[in-house]
Amino acid sequence: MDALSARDELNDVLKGRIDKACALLDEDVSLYPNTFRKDTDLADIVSGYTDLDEEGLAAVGRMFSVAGRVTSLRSFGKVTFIKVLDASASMQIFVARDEMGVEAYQLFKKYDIGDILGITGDLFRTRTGELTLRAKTIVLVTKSMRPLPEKYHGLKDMEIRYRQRYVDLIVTPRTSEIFRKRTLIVRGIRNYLDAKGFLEVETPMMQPIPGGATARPFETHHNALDMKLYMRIAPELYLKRLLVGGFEKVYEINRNFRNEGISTRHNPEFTMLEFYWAYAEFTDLMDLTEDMIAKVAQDVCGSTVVTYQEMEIDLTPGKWTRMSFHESLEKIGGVDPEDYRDYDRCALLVKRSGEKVVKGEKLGKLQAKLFDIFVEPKLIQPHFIYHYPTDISPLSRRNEDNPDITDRFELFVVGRELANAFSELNDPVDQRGRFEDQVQEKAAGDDEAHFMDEDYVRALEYGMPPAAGQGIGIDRLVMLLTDSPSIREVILFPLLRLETTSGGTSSGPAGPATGPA
RNA sequence: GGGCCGUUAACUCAGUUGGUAGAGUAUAUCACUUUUAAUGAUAGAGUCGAUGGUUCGAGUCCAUCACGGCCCA
Repeated sequence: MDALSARDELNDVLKGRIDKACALLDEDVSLYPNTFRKDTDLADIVSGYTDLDEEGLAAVGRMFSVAGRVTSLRSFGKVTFIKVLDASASMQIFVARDEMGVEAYQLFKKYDIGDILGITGDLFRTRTGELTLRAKTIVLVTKSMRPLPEKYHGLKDMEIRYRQRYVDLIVTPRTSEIFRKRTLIVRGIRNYLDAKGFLEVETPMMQPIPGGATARPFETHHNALDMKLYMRIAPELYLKRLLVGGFEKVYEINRNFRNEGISTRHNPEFTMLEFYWAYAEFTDLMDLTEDMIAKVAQDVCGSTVVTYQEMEIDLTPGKWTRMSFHESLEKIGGVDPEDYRDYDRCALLVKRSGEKVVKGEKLGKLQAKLFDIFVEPKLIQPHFIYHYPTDISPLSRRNEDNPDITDRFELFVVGRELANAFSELNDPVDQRGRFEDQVQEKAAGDDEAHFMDEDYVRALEYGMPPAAGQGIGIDRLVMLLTDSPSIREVILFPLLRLETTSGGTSSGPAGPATGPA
């Protein structure tokens, strides 16, 4: 038992648990048996028998075996009420000495809040009318050695909630609800795309050339091949190679990695949906996106109108605004057209707004900075902003009428980018030229600029059908649909610094049990 | 990277002008056969994030650092 608390000072609660555990062992009670089998989920009882009155319950005539964690315990001497939580629901269990015998009841009194119990019993209603399971037998399934946080206020400490998510999941119903919803959202998207004939694929997470986005990558190394590899910042270029290969509708939902700051909107690893659709153009993607997100919202939240941080967001198809990039600068950002068309005036306005202008930066990039300052925060209701400058869209198809802009859009909701999409550039000569521009920018010091990808150009030379493709940030979508203010609320194990203890060692799932002293 | 805020018992939080550390929950013991933040009584539980400094005396004031939160970059 000593090994249990090697990393902690023994507090009196822990000591008490150890004493109890020893007492149970003395009575030949296993602390961690795997012999109990439940036959019913608590939710099945709650939903199946909630309408029956006392007579109806008495007529059920069967026993139920359930298992779960004790979350509260009220003892009255010879009778005890406990609340038990399983993955499906929580319900009250009535434990009485006269129902199970003196010896069994004495043993039961050694069990604690936090223990996992297996209970077999029948149903009845208490005096206050609550549907309750009356225990006939109780077995200890798993002994808990650590006390759970206080039940009334719950776990408030964000650091513990994220570092010890398992505790958060036990005691914070909202947390488990968010992650159930997250699964439903992702499943809803899969079902939607599958039904439209999209094929889900998996492409490399470790790439020799990190492409498809503007971001700083994580670097790693393959020993056997003695080869530098990057964790992917996007799957884009691989998915488009699949269009060359003949797949016409593909998608991937998986992790991307970006070696950048951490904030309420950024985690170094995050989940992205990307999908590519041959013989479609970017406007088709707007239609699909509206329809898909509205359907998912309807299924998961029960409405296409959702509340986010006390704002009502209307995701009903048809209500999504579509506006060009330049129009949004004027109409929403209040920027004088002369100020964004003329390079010097644009640079001046960017500087006056407190942003830096890097030497050699192109007009499109300056316009994007104006957009970030004046427009993006105001896009609360869903907005598709289209026709982005070519300068900042190295993989997008140019507009037929104006080569300075591309057939690209971004989707904004609650002042945040939720999706990025465009008609794909499939001209290998144009693509090579844009890569070369990026390489120059990289050489000039922009470490977020794209790498040259010769194989991708070679693939385009074989011929990629015209297509439109899109990326949707799943974490941000989940934030929107679960009313979560921080991305850490929707990622089970967000990245945190190594936990430090007073002894100078580190512990926690983010690192080794004991770090360098 | 910058600014602001926080870190006190297992959890949630008080702590006044610098003068020996408090509550509720949880835990332990006792009472209690229908409670649901059960109740009543008693008890134990603290490296006040860490390290320095000022002071007769620091949870409190100052400095540095660590971790977290929010905002900005």
